[in-house]
Amino acid sequence: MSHGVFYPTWNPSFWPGINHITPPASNNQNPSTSSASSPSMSPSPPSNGLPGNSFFSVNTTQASPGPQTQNPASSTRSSGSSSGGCSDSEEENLSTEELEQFAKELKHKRITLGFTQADVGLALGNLYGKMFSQTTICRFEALQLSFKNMCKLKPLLQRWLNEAETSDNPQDMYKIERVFVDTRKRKRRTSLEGAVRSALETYFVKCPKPNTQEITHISDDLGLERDVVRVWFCNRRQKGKRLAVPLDEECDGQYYEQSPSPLNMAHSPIPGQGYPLSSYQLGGAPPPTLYMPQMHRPDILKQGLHHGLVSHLTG
DNA sequence: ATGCATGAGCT
DNA sequence: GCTCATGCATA
Repeated sequence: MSHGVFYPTWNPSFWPGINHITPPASNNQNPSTSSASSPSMSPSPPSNGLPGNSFFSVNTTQASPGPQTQNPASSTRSSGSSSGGCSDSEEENLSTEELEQFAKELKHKRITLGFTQADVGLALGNLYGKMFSQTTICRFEALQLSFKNMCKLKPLLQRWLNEAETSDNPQDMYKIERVFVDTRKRKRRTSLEGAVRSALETYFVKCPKPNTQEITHISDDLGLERDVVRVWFCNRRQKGKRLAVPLDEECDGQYYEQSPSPLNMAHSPIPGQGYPLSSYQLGGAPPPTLYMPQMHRPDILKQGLHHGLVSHLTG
């Protein structure tokens, strides 16, 4: 009750309708997707040598000053047991250093060339049929995606970068043509108050993976929808996994187990699954990398909320 | 730049 | 119901 919350009508938003065009293989990026009412979607670059899909142009840029090498081990570690989830293009065995290096280069050149993150996302759609949002590009640059995901996107962005640098009319690369209005309804984004977030953090520390019953308990305690709590934990876990990895083995799947006893377990070392990890977090000032759960200290959390919310858990 | 949400694929 | 990739909406 209370903030139940589903907007009967919310702002219709755009939708990258063209993201189902599967095969990146060899197909025109401009079949005729519009079909609806896009008079001129991407009339192909009239002026500029963009072949559009010819061949890979090996980067003639400066994309390899990096030290790399000497990191044979960290490569192929998609996720241990998951085996190849990559069915798309070739997913090189990149090292974390390479990714970090490329991310920097991408950002720098992108800005130099005058593109926004959103532009890049759209350009990828026009060039390869797979569009990405500003969010994804942003996360790529910030190394906030899983290792596997980074490896998957890198080739695409690498190509875009090459095109953007060599093209005389880079602007051709992002002819906006998305005009798909999504008719689906999306739940209004819940905005959790600071105190509630802190409380959730505290719960998370004690039990990163609450079961159904525990979720119910928490949601009940905080006065939130069950689903909101469930999703919050999912996101929280995912967030904790971005970057930072155990460093040694691929012990994915054993981070947090179903807590045998209800909310009363000591938290596990915290996950990590995405990255081979390398030189970050060794020094003292982890660059943009390392995406660790910001709140890692219960003591701080408790300061954040003086409610009795967690009292029955802590005590 | 990031928080909350969605959906596909698994288990 | 979870993980994972991804994105809308917003701070």
